[in-house]
Amino acid sequence: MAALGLIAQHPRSSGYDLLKIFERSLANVWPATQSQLYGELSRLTDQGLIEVSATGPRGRKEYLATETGRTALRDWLTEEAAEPSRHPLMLKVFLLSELGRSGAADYLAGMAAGVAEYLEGLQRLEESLDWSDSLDDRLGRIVLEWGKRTCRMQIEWATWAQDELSKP
Amino acid sequence: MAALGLIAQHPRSSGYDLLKIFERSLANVWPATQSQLYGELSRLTDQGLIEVSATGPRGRKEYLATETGRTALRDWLTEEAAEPSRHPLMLKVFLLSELGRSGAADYLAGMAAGVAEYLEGLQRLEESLDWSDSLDDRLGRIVLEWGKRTCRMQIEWATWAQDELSKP
DNA sequence: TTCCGCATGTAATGGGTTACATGATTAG
DNA sequence: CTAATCATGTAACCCATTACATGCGGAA
Repeated sequence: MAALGLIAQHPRSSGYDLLKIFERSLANVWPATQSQLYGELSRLTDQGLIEVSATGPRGRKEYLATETGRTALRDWLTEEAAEPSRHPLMLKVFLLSELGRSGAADYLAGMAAGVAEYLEGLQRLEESLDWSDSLDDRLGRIVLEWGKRTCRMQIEWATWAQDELSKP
Repeated sequence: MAALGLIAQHPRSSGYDLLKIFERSLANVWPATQSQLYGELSRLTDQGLIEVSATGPRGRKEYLATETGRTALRDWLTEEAAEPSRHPLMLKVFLLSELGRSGAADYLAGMAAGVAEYLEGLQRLEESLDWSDSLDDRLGRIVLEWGKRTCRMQIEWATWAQDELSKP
């Protein structure tokens, strides 16, 4: 669905193009590998959700979403509920007792530092991109803002958590 | 590692016991299925990270973490960086342009409502549990607090995002 | 004695990553 | 001519879910 959605947003992209979009825009939200992507493109084509609209040099294939594909995309967006996702970081926090009180606190401090660094990366990314006010770009900015808010929330929370741990 | 960590926290648990811990305490953070868990327990045993400490009625097997296992757990907690996780919800938001401006705004509104409901569930969960001030329980509360803060952040963000969409 | 909960496992299938493998264009 | 980039694909392996399959023990 991620691939289908990107093709709908960026018609006439090749697998290679899509891969770069994944890396640039979706790396923090939905990482995907080259191998997987090419496999998905074949499958989507077989299912009639996308089609090869043109071929270029070096075996390049450009894709378009079919009407069936767009319908499937809209259905997925509206009908299917988002599955619960896993949170590797919180799993670790949950299991920190093995490190003892001070070890757990250290971990949280390190985490806050890591998140702060990550946040800086997001801010740099935001500045480096120049956004239009197309719907696509607005949504991109909206997702990026979610990332920034998540980071800030996490930093505050980690501070609070260290405090909780140091109590009585 | 989740299974190993839980065994370290709750010695002498069976697969069945662990499964209930996954459902009660980790459902929102690290969902796991019965099939997977039993497989992992065999594998962890083979690797010498856990061991069967006793057997009970109905083929019940109780597990303990070995010293090797605890070391592996501590190493994982401290050394390995947390992998980037996927965010199915944000993927959808990123691809909402297929639904048009109003459709996207509707989606965000629905999402905020869904998250609010989820938050209520967390709050009920928090009240229903009675916490000790052991390190384990503290960490549990800390993770739950993270869940609540995440929900609140997301609700505010969704409101802000709808505003962004309705602009010029 | 019957039902519910405890308790464990396997098989089929699909999703995902890593590594391997290959080759065409183009810019310098 | 040579290196970087464009461009696609396959194979092996692991992780995960769904569904299937089985049976004991205790309480009413």
